[in-house]
Amino acid sequence: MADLNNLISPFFLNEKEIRKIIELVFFSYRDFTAGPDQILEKLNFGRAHHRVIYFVGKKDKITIKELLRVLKITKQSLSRVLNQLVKEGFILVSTGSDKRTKNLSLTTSGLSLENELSTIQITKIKKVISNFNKEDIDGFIKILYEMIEADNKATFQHLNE
Amino acid sequence: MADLNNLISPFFLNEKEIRKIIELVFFSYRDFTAGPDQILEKLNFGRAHHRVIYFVGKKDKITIKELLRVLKITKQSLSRVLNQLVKEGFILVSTGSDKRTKNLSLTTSGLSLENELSTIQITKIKKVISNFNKEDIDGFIKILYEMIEADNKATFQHLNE
DNA sequence: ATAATTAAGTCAATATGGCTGACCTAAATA
DNA sequence: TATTTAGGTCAGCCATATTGACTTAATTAT
Repeated sequence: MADLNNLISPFFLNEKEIRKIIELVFFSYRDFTAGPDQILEKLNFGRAHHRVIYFVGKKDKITIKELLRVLKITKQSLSRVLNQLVKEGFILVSTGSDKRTKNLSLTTSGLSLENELSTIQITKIKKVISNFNKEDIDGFIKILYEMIEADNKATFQHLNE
Repeated sequence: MADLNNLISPFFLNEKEIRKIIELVFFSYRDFTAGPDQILEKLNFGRAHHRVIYFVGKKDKITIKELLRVLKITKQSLSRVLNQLVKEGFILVSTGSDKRTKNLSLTTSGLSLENELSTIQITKIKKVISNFNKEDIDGFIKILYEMIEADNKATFQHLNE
């Protein structure tokens, strides 16, 4: 992944500079989730609902088990959030071909909410990266990816097959 | 900030690719906080305690007001967490020169815990970026910074003056 | 000198998002 | 037929955050 002719020493960034990165991650993540949080609040939903809507939108007919692997929460935690989304008409549950499983899909209003929430984040990213060149964007994406642990890399890849 | 000779069209990344970035941010943030979370759990602390310890370590003698501006939580929320940290001997409170204010500092064990937690994240970042060249790392840092809203950019700058 | 503002603290109630443990049903598979 | 798997449910617990109302003490402005 790295160009061997251009490898930096691990000490190119000293500890003080690394600490700045820790802060940038904290502040940027908080600001990144703040937009959707505001929309969700009006519906009496939280970030957990957003995640479910996002990943059901990402992978139509996703099963409970798959969703649990992505979210890494307990089924009891998912259950509460999911039941609310179903009851309020944002998600539709159907039985899978393996009749033990269930397939989740967004309803029309689910799709609409998903869109509203994602648009905020997509617009933000588009706006930010429009000020950078291909090399910067590549670096951003590649390093983000390498920050992920192996098992979640697999989950990410699987989601994007 | 961007090289005008190398500006990309905002459509260089299509929506599908932008959505991948959303996922990378989610997974990487979760994995980034997972390490410290494990340590904190043993002490019956949570991520909120980590943040307080981090920023008190960052800026010795920080006041409650400053800390509230950084963390963007209510004083009631901070109060609970901070009182625990004081009671358990990780943070020391003294009166400021303006006698209405209080200055927070890490005790010896506070410093030791701060170090243990930060080392996990610093080591991780060092390990990750050691595989990338200067351009990639620059892109990563610059784009992270631009993901932050103006008021928090100011907070970040202030912390690093 | 008094009034207003500021920094900090506190009490109470509420919501969200997570957890563990125990237990159940129905369907698929060994 | 026995076991495993997918999913659900009840109950209780904890952490993190919120709003609102109110207090104290110190500083600053009039």
